[in-house]
Amino acid sequence: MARNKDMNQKIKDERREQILSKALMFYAKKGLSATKITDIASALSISQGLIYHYYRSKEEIFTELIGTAFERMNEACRWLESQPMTAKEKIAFAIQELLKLLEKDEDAARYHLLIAQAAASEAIPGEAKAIIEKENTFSYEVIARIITDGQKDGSFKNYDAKELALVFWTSINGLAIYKAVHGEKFKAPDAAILTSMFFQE
Amino acid sequence: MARNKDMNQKIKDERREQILSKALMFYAKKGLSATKITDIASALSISQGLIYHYYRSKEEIFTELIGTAFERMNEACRWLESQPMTAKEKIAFAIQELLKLLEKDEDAARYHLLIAQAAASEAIPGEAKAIIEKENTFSYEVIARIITDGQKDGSFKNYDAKELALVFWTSINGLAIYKAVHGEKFKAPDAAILTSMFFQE
DNA sequence: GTCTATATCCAGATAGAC
DNA sequence: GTCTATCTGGATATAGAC
Repeated sequence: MARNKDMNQKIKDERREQILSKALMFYAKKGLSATKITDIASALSISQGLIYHYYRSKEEIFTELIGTAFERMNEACRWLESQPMTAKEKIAFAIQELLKLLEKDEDAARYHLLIAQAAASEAIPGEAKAIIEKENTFSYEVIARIITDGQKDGSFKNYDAKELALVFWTSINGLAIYKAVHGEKFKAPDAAILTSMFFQE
Repeated sequence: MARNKDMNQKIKDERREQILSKALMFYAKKGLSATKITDIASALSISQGLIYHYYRSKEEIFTELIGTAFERMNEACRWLESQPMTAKEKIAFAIQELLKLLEKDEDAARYHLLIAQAAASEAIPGEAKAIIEKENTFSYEVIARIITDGQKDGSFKNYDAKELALVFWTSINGLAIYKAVHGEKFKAPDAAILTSMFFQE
């Protein structure tokens, strides 16, 4: 009995995962409003009606993905900030890891794109907008704080820390979008190019 | 008689302009597939049917905008390359101008966003895709050439010129997207932050 | 849990009157 | 040139069978 229940639960969880994963792919590729429920269903070789067994609407799927995207991103930021590294090491590490992620982790690039897209577009569900409004500043603040630290110890250039944080993230986002376009062919640029915006020579 | 003809032509041209302009706004804001013909029509206080007097479809409007976007961009690139400046001056000038444009010229930022969007999305008309495929490399090549020149005279850092050009444009695109989100509140970062990726100290 | 209808709705596009 | 119908298609979402 319990056996069956567990099995069913597992199947259910797996389906949700599959749906989320495929939806992420399509949203990143075509945007929310251009992806049809059918796209997701047929890519999974399941009936279109079945999607509605798991989610109320494609907006709900989108919102869940946005939530996950920020969870991961903010968790990574918290982790980074708490590491026993110098400011310079933190930023160097972050850029290196982000570039590596963009190059090798398809989903990571997609999540980035999703956030960029969602933030840029007004055609997204209100709930998702709310998440973005609430969460989107955190990663900027973390980077700005690290930069400020680095300026205190003289290892960073003395431009406005907020502007530097802005350029930090918009550069990464720009690359994420480029990657989304060119897919496999994308090769991340040398991390040193980006770090040279921040570090004192 | 000729008078009337001219008048009519003028009205027609003006309408086309209005439609293009509003369409650009909505496409930048919500993307192609999420903007409805009704959005454009009602923003112009004209009937929805009238749009079809001027354009076959919203895809056609989109494609025309993409064409214009590249025309302007490539024209600017050609102009830049032909100027009697050093490589360093050219890049410094380009970054300065682009940032100024992003900050002050709403339409310029929108055109940027449109290209980024169109390039990133598979949900765009085939004709527009073709334009992008054909035109999108030009601006990258121009910047790469200028950078190569600058490396020869020792004023530029010696990273791979193609990678530098990539970072050049993706950084600008990232900022354009950020601007699209935050609208009026956006203040462009100090141009020197970006130039420091390219110039030898 | 999954599928096959089916209902509903909305946006794209057309036709014809003014 | 512009508007008001209207047609049409496609996509969302639901209902009911297996």
